[in-house]
Amino acid sequence: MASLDKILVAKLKEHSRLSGEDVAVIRGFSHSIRELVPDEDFIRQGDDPDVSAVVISGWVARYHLLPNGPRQYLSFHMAGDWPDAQALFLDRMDHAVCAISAAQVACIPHKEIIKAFELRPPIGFAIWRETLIDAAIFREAITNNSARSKPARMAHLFCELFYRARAGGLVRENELTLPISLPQFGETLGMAIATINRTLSELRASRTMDFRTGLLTVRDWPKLCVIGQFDPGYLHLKRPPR
Amino acid sequence: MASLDKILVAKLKEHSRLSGEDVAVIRGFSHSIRELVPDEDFIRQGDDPDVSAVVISGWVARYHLLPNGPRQYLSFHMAGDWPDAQALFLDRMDHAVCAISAAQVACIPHKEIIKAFELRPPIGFAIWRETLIDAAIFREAITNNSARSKPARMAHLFCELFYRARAGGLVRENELTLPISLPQFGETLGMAIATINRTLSELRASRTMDFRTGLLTVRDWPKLCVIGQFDPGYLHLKRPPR
DNA sequence: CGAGTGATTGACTGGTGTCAAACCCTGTGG
DNA sequence: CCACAGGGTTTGACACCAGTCAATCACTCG
Repeated sequence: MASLDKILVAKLKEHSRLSGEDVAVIRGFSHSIRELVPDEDFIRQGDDPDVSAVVISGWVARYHLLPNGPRQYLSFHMAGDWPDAQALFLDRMDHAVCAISAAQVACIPHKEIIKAFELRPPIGFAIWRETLIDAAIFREAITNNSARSKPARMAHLFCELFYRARAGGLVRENELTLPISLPQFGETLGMAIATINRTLSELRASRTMDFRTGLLTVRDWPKLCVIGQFDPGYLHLKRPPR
Repeated sequence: MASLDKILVAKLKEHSRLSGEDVAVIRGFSHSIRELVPDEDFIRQGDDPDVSAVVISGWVARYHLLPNGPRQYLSFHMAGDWPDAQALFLDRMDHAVCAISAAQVACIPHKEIIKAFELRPPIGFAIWRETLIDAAIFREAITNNSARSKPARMAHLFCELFYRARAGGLVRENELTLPISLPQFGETLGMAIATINRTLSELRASRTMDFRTGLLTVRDWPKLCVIGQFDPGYLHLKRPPR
């Protein structure tokens, strides 16, 4: 079973430098593990949590709940991600976080994290940077859903998830377990399910990727990036994967 | 002429508590004022700035430059906003910032700000919170451009800008100077110019607002909020305006 | 074995993008 | 002082993309 400290330190080091002392403080974070079943919310819109969750395994998603009932998915998160870091300094959650597969999250008390910031500012800067990369991903999603063609939109999402997962070591043989359903893609990309499916067939026909039953297979990475207009700069990772 | 310290402290206090010492440090920030003409870029995609800009007067916007030429506007910023705060911890700008009207920005050296964080963590927390509210605004933009009808989309943008401007004291008699052209609205909301114009007529016909030559007039705020499904919670302001 | 969800495909229609033209306004240069 | 250029705004015509609706099939889970 993966442990919090390894996953978290590895993730922060993808973009930030941490000294031995910093790492020691992070490793000392007390936490409890929470097991989640698919579709289980662990933070709801309006909550004011006093613990912060780091994903240990599985996938989680953030979403807005719309007045009429449906959702708008905002981002997807894998092991090492910190999907509710912004709750450290914002009182009420403006969106919800749910598991989209079976997942484990580690819950760390806010107080402990804040204390670490005051003790060792670089830890704060690293986590701040994490939230800033989050924001960059949101910006890219605005552009993706507003300015790109439907196939580019979908390809870009696949590129981003694949790239991030590869950086986190979750990709084997160009395959990535991605438990997202077509209706969920629809509520992510702002497209009707029928269009999602037709666009997906189109992408399959381009022989750049395949996606079936929660498994993403990338067959021609450079070409897929071209279709999706994907440039990973906005992810601000120090060392690109591979 | 408005001065940096007043504007900045007032803005941060909209969402954060600052002690007298914190305020004193912020007032001590050295800075230079830069005058901008409409459409002038002051940060470009790919830059690695070593100063951070706070808007003193006028409006600025952040945008992505798309490969084919057009832009995707991401957010608009008014006096007191800190449109490039994320550059404090991210090396390369993943988007550009430009003036959309004549504007003044105050440039503060990064080093000085970082030093302030180490000296007085609450200052860091306040600015961190500022960047987190930014992120919340981006999330809302994803939902806006992906899940809402065209009229709701446009109404929501008007609501957000009006609400934020009112909190910043920029609204007089329900009027707000908003120097955004229809093509720019198109590149913000992901709609063609023709549709922008038709949707705008529709909103005008609802008698909730008017928009002409850069002047937004709100006539029926509650109804406009209903049309735009606007709930200001995501702006995380301590004291709502009015 | 039925219920529920997801995946897939087809038919239809309305919304929205594209194209085009006209008008207004501003600033510029002759 | 006027003519012109350029950008923004407004409106119309038209075609097609994509959303809605519907039906079928596959699969999982009680």
